[in-house]
Amino acid sequence: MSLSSEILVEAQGRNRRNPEATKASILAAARMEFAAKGLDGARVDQIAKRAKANKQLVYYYFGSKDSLYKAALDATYAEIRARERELDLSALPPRDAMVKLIDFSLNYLNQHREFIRMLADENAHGARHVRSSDMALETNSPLLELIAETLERGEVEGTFRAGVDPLELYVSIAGMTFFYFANGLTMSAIFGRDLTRDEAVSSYRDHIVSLTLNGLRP
Amino acid sequence: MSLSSEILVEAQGRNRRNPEATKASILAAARMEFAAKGLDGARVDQIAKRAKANKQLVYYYFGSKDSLYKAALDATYAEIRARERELDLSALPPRDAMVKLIDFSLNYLNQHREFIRMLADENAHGARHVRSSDMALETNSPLLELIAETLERGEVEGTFRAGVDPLELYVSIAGMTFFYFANGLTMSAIFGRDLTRDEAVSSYRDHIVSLTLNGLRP
Amino acid sequence: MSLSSEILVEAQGRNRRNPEATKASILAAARMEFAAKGLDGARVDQIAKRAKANKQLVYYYFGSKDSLYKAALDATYAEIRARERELDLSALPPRDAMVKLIDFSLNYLNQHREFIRMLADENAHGARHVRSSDMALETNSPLLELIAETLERGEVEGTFRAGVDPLELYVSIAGMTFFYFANGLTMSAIFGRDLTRDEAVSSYRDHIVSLTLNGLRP
Amino acid sequence: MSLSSEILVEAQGRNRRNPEATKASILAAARMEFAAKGLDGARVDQIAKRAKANKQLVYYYFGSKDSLYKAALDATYAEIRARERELDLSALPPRDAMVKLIDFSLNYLNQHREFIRMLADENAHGARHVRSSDMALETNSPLLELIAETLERGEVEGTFRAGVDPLELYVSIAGMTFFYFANGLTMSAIFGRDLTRDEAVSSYRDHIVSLTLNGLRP
DNA sequence: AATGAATGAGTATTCATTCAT
DNA sequence: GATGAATGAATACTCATTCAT
Repeated sequence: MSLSSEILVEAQGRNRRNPEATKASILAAARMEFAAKGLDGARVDQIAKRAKANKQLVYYYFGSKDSLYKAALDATYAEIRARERELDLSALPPRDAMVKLIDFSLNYLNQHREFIRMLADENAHGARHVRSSDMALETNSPLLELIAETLERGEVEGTFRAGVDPLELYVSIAGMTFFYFANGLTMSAIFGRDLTRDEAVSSYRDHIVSLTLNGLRP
Repeated sequence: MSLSSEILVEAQGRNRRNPEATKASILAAARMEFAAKGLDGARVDQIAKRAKANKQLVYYYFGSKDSLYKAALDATYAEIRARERELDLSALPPRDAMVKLIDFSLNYLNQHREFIRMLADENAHGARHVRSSDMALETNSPLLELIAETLERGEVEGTFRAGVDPLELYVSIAGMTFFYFANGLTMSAIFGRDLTRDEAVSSYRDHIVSLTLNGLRP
Repeated sequence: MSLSSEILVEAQGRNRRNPEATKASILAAARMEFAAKGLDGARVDQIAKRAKANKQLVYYYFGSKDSLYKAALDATYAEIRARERELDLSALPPRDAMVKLIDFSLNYLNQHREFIRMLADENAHGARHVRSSDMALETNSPLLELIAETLERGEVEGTFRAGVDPLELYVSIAGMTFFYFANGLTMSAIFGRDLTRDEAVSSYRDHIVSLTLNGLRP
Repeated sequence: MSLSSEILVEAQGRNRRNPEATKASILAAARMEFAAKGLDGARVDQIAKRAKANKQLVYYYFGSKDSLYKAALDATYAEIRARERELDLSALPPRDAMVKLIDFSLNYLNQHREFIRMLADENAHGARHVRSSDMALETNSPLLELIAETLERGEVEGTFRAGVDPLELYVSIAGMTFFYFANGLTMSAIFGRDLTRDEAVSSYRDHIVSLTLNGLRP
C-alpha cells in the first residue's frame, strides 16, 4: 500500500491501531465542535462521534474536556501564527504593506470563522485557557512586529505620522475586521442589510483600508 | 453609576407580594447571570437564588430559560438605545460630534461589560434571539442616524471627505471599541501589557479618535 | 334580565359572583379534562382555564384534585344511572326488551366516550374512588334489575332458557359493547379495518344482538 | 407460572457488565411499572431502582420513557402472540375448538393482568404507540385466523350458522373476557359480589361458553 | 366569593467522567 | 490501544397546592 493511500485511509475513516491519526482525528473533531458550539455547548459524545472514535479515547488522549479545549485552542492559534509568519512585507512600500496586513486580517477571519468563535468564546471565559497556554503566550504574534516595522518605515519615508502605537493600531485593525464577521448576523438583522455578501465585504475592506491609510497620514 | 450596580440594587431586597418588583428582580438577576456566564453557562437555579425568588417564579413570569434570555437581551438593548437617544450632537461642530460619538461608544462599553458579553453570546448563537426580538429589530439604533448626519455636516463644511458609508463607519468604530474590551483579557495576557488600566484605555481612546478624524479627512 | 338569558350567560362565559354556576362550570371542565386525559394526565391548571375560573377556586370548591376527580366520577355515574332509569321495557316482549337493552348500552357508550375513558381510568386506579363513592355504590344500576326481569319474563314465555345469571349476562353485554369502543382505535390499527365508521358499528350491533338472542334460546 | 413472576425472576439479580441482562432487566422492570401505573403514572426512577440499574442506563439503552414504553408494549404483545401461536385447534371438533379459544382468552387475561392494564392504557393514549409499532401491527393475531377456520369448519359441519364475521366474534369474546377482569374491582364494589374468586370466574366461563356456542347455532 | 402570587417536591433527561475488559 | 458499560451530579421544567389580599 502506497503512502498516499494510507493518507487517504486516515482522511476517510480513521486508521485503527494508529495512535497519532486517532489523536489528530479527535483534535480535528474537537476544533469543529468547539468552534460551532463553544466550550459549554460542545458535547464530548459528539466530538467522539465526529472523530469516529470512542468517547473513552478522548479521555485517554486528552484527559478532560477542558484540556481538549485548550489543545483545540492551541492548534487554532498555532495555525494563524503559521499563516502570519508566511507574511513577507519587506519588499513592499509601507502603504502597500499596511494594505496587505489589513487584507490578511480580513481574509483570514472571513475564511476562518471558527477562529472568531473560539476567540469570542475564550474571552467569554475570561481568557482562562489562553492564560495557561504556553503556545498562545510564548509564540508571539509576528503581526505586531510587522506593524511596528511598517509604521517605522512609513514614518521614515514620510507616509505615516509619528507616535502611532503599534499595539493600538493592531487592536484597531483586529477590531474592525473581527467585529465585522463576529457580529455580522446580528447587524444584518438589525440594520436590514446583508453584510455577509461578498460585495459587502469587499466594500467594507475598501472602507477600512482608506480609513486606516488616511488615518495614518502625518 | 454603572449598569451592573443599578441592576444590583433592583435585585436586592425584594418585596413579597409585589409582582412587578419580583419580575423586575428576576430579570435583573437574569441579566447578571447571562452576562457573566452566557446562555449556556447560566443556571436558572442561580438566577432564582440571585433574585431571592422561587425557581418556579422564573417560569411563572418568563416561561422558559430561552424566553428569559430574550427578555434580558431586550432589556439590555432597550437600555443602550435609551442612552443613545440622549445623545445630542446638533450643537457641536462635526469633528467634536464625531469625537463625542466615539467617546460614547468607548465609555458605554467600558462601563457596561455585560453588554459586550451578551452581544458576543448572542452572536455565538447565530443572532437567534435578536432575530425574533421586536425590541432589537424595530427600535433602530439612533447612532447610525447621528453618524450619517455628522458625516453630512462635515462634508458640507469640508472637514470630512465624501463617500463614506455611515454603516461602515459605524461598524469600524463599534469594532475598534468593542474588540478592545471584549478581548482585553486575552490581549493583555498575550502581549504582556495590561490594557485594562485607565491610562491604557485613555491612550487607546486618543488613538482611535485621531485615526478616525484623520481617516475621514478629505 | 329573564331567566333564559341568565342561562345563556352561564353557558357562555361564567357568571361572576354566582357560586353555583362557578362550581358547575368547574365540574363540567373537570369531567372533560379527566375524560380526555385521565386522572394522572389531567392538569388542574387546564381545568381552571376551561372553566374560565381561577385555579384557587378549584381548591375552594373541591378541596383537591382527587376529590374533584371523585366528584366528576360521581356526576358521570349519576348521568348514566339517570338514563338507565328512563328505560321502560315493561310493555315490550322479552326479546324486544333485550334488544333494547343492548341498543341502549351500545348507543350510550358510542355517544359518551368520556364514560368509557373514566371507567377505564378508574379501573386502572384499582376502583379506588368508586369504592369510596356513595353515589356509585348506593345508586344501584337499574339495568341489572331490568335484565333480571326480562330474563324471567322470557323464561316464562319460553323464549329464553333458564339458569342464566343476570349479572353475568350484564357483564357480557357490557363487555361486548364497552370493549368495542374502548379498544376501537387499537383494533382498527392492528386489523387494518376501521371499526369507528357508523356502518361498522351498526353491523357489530346486529352481531351481538343475534349472538345474545340466539345464545339465550332454550 | 404467570408472566408477572417470570418478569420478576429476570428483574432480580442482575449481572454487572452483562449488557443483555441489564437491558432485559430494565425492560422487565419497565413492564411491571407500566402495568402497575400506566404510562403517566410510571416513574423512570422507580424502573431503574426495580431493575437495580442506574437511571441513566435506562436512557442509554432505551432513549426515552416513551420508547421504553413502546418496547414494553412490544414485549407484551410478542408474548401473547407467542402463546396464541401455540394454540392448535386443528384436531378438535368446531365446538370444542371454540371452547378452547374462549378458555385461552379468559385464562390468559386472568393470569396476565398486566396485559389488560397496558391495553387499557394504550387505548387511553389513543393507540399512539401501537400505531407506530411494527411488532403490534405486523405480527398479526393468529386468533382471528383460528376463529375464521373454526367458524368455517362448524358451518360445513352444520354446528354453526353462516354469516358470522370472524372479527366481530373475536371482538365479542375479547370484550366479554377483557371486561370481566378489567372492571372486576369496580363491579365487585358496585354489585357487592366478589367477582375475583375462582368460583365466580369459573361460573362466568360457563356462561360465556354457553352464550357463545348457543349464539352460534344455526 | 374571587384572584394572582408563591412554593416544595418532584420528573424526565443530560453530561462529563470512570470502570472493566 | 481501544471499547462498551456504568455512574453521580446536575439541569430545565412541571405540578398540585397554599398564601395573602
